[in-house]
Amino acid sequence: MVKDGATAEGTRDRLVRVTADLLQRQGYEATGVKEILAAAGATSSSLYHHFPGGKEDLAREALAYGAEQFAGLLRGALARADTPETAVAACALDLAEDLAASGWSDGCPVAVTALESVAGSPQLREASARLFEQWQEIIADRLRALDVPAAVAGELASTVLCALEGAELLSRVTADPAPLRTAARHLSTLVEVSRSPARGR
Amino acid sequence: MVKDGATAEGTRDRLVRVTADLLQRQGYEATGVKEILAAAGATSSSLYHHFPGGKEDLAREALAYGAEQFAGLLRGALARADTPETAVAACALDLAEDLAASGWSDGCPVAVTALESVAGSPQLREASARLFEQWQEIIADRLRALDVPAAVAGELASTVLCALEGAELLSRVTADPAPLRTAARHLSTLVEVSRSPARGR
DNA sequence: TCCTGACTGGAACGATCTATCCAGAACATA
DNA sequence: TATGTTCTGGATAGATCGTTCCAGTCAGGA
Repeated sequence: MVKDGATAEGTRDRLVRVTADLLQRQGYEATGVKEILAAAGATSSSLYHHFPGGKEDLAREALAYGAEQFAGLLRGALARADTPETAVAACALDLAEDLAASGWSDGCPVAVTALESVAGSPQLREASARLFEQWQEIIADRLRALDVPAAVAGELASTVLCALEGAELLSRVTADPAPLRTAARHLSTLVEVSRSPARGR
Repeated sequence: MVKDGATAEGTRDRLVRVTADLLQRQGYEATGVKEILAAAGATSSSLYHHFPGGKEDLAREALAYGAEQFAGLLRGALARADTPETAVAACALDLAEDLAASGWSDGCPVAVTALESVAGSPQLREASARLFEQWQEIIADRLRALDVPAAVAGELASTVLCALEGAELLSRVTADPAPLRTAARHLSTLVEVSRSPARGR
């Protein structure tokens, strides 16, 4: 086995990384095994050696890989701000920036595949569901750390993630950062109102 | 031509209806022409007679058909409530109900195909973008009719639609109505705060 | 009745899909 | 170097993909 993973990227890692990229842009159904192999510079025998379950098996790992990148983006945005209002806005604004920079192609690395999986693959669907929950927990944790009452942080994180996913979808399809930018402001407002117990939820 | 469209459904209409259904559940890439033909009880010659552009042509019309159904759902929910806060909540709750009733399969009729189209079909992508804008306009119109300041109604409708789409995605993938239900409450709060100019946005 | 256009049945096309096969290369350990 | 494991090259299978083609059915107008 290759131990120095920092320098030499093995075939297996290359397959995962390339697949994550393709799944993010095109989704599971539109991404062919042949396309993956060409992009990774690998052959089918390598793929089925490292991933006996085939395309679906590889996709599951690629989703997790992409999700970790996305989690890093969220953590970075959340950590940069020192109030819960600016923290959630930073997430949306960072997303808008990355999305625009990639020509509206690199959005949420899971969304397309997750939606397709509902009808196509229980395995990928469950995996996607877990990843969404992880992201929500990341947001909720940061909100709690910034003095948002624990009782509302969880549900607030849910809606923040929903709005991020939805706005990212709209921005991506319309090739317009406005939905994400508008959501950033509205999420700030929502958090501001929700953290003061005086107004209730 | 068949004039009494109420009773006898022509092959063309059947193709559109069945395709809209399949696109809603599985998206564009996972839906095969053969599958459409089997479900509609038609042959390929009929399809390519009515839709010279083939699958993509048919999908475009099917999206518009599904979008009109969805617009009807939105209009119904928005009309039932007599305040902007309850109106947006009704949209989310109706969505949650329909989604759960269908076994988490019948969500937004455009979302899956729209996301896939970003990488696959400029034609379907543009069509999807227009449909999203129509829905946003429906929400904005109703908000304005319920005394939400015109200046904020448009942007508010944007975030409402984003949250609906995102929450519907989350609910669908996790097979849990919670994201939509939570979004309903939060959207109510957001509208309540945003309509009173005192708090600004 | 004949003609014309709209529409359909069904076979067939080439291309592409995912997955499998086996021989051989590359590798680590001894 | 010998040996066993891990990994890869390349050809191939069988199925399915979207699409095309042509002969044929059907309705309405002259």
